[in-house]
Amino acid sequence: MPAATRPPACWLVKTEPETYSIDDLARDRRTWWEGVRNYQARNLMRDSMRVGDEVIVYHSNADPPAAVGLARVSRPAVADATALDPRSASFDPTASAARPIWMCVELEFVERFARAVPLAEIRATAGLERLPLLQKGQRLSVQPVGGREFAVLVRLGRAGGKTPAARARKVRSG
DNA sequence: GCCAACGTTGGC
DNA sequence: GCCAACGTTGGC
Repeated sequence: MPAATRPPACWLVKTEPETYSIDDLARDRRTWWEGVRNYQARNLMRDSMRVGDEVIVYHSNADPPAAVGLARVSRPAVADATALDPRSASFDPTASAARPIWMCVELEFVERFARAVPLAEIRATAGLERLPLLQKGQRLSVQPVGGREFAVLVRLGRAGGKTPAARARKVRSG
């Protein structure tokens, strides 16, 4: 199916919370997802992400690393202005206005999960085995996520701080 | 701080 | 096109 006409797809984006966190996104409401400097991730944003696609936000290099919320693609990819800005940490001297090289979509805040879902728990959850995030050597900062995996992960995040074991205890105790 | 894994660069 | 060197990512 052509990407332009397909139903919304699901994605996961990584961000270091010290650089830009889910709270920053909640405050800004919308942001250009700038600073991605990997061709594969750029191609996904440019060629495959569509307005309306749902995006899990993941905190990498965090303690603990965790899935923390949801965003949605709100504008299609444009040239990443930070590549042309010498003051930006993401400045790329090989980029130019005529050949910007790097691109980014705009993401809008949807929700902060009721609780962060730590990587260890993601790894231990049945049904998430195929999540690209868990594959060995996977470093892409923009990753496709299957609809089934997306649903499982969102459910964990909305579980309000209760682990499955805690919920089971609560059920047993009435 | 360590290190595995991967991506990029550049000489040849 | 090969591949070694280097840089980056990111969990631990």
